[in-house]
Amino acid sequence: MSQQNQIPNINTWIDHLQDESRTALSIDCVIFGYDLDSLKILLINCDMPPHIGKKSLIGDLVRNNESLDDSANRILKDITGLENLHIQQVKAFGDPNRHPLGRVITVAYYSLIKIDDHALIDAENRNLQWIDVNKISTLAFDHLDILHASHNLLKQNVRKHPIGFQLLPKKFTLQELQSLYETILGVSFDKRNFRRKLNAIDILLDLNEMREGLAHRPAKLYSFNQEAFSQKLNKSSFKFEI
Amino acid sequence: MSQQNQIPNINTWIDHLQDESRTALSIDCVIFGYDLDSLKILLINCDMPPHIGKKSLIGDLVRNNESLDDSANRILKDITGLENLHIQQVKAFGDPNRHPLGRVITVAYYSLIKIDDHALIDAENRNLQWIDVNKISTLAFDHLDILHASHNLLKQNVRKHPIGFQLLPKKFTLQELQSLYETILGVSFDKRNFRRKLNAIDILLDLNEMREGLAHRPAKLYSFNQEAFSQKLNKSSFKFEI
DNA sequence: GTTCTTTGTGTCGATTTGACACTATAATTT
DNA sequence: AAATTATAGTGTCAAATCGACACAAAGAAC
Repeated sequence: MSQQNQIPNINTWIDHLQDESRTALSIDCVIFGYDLDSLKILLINCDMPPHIGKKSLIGDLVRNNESLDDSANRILKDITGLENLHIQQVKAFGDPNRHPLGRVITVAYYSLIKIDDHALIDAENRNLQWIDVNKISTLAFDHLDILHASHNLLKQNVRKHPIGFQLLPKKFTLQELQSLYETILGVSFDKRNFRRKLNAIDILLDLNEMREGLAHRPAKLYSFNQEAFSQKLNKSSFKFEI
Repeated sequence: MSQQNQIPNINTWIDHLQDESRTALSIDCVIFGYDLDSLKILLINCDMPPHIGKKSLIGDLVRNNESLDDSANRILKDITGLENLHIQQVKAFGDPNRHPLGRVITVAYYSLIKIDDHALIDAENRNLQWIDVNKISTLAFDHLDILHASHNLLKQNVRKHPIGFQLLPKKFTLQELQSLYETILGVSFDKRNFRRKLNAIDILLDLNEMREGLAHRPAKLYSFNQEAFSQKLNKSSFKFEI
């Protein structure tokens, strides 16, 4: 019985896949960087009415035959010069009125990078720049919603996975690490308790070097011990959580 | 300068929004229900080659002018008769080869319902039925991936939000509640420690009733105290976490 | 050598966690 | 009616974790 019912259904799909019921699809990327006690993201000038003059996230239309992940990296390369970033999908945004030119669904991604490690190429000449997350109060389209959703997901993930280290130089002090977590999470930690926790997790490598040249006692430098972390991951008792 | 660069960019968009670079977009819903110690989801027969004979999630194409959330609820109503569910977006799936008829992006949603509270209407005569999550090893398309991502998100959310109660009858025993968490999370809890935790959270209403008629000591019945929970939410010290 | 600034460190009490065993209650069986 | 069976309900202890808290050490600047 159902076999016969199914044929019109397929034809309906084939029709729809070729007609106007298709939808424009874009990707928008929130690229987080960290610098001197502030969390920043990459923004460009929006070139689309009625949002001209506002800033927007790094985004463009998805092409046929590229996966969403591939598309995000292609768009990032095209607009910023950044290549092969480790990206994280956030979610899809699909309000019918979110885009002035018509129905455009967008899929949001975020990534974390060390600002100093990546040269930017403003290939489209759109005033590509780093802006402090806390100084952003308006953005084009629904990009402020996208930013908030991405930042919230980042907050969750940064506490459970050792991704914060991606935002610091390879060698960093414990104060710098604490500052990073405080900035991203918007909370403050007790210095001794923070160090106690990091010491317990035991995935930092003491480099026996100092951050020197400052007018006070020099701080010890550490690096993230990826190897130790990977080994600990196998043990079910191990949990990374800040 | 950039003002002039921008005009071709807009025209490119306008072109693309109307040509073949648009993409088919669908929604797929994972509807979780819980019944007698097993977590189940709603599945229907897949009616599309080459996946005919397999089961699939509840899904269809998104229409113009409906938001993603609205679309999910419209599709659920059309295929299952379920209306106005509280739905949660999971993420978008966009592998170019995920669908046999061509490029179709899908956005996954999940929802939780009490099986007994909702009559199903198999409107498309597609053998709509509840299937035990642990007995599902193949599904059409990439629906197994979607199921796993949805189940993982459910695991996270069920521990942090009081949504598990949606899967139990209004009156339930502590053993039933424990069993629910054990089934969804795939872990087991110590009975006394579990009760101690629920007692500390203090959001259950002791109904002074018993689950009677069984050949052993009867268990006390509780219900979720939504009002107490809402009030506690205001206090920053309160945290729901199983 | 005095001052300034930031680093680095330990303890105590409170809270939370995991592990663990026996009695209470009702239905059923004999 | 007594014994059996099955599940409900309960408390303690030791270990681990958590939050709060203050001062000496190190180097640069003056």
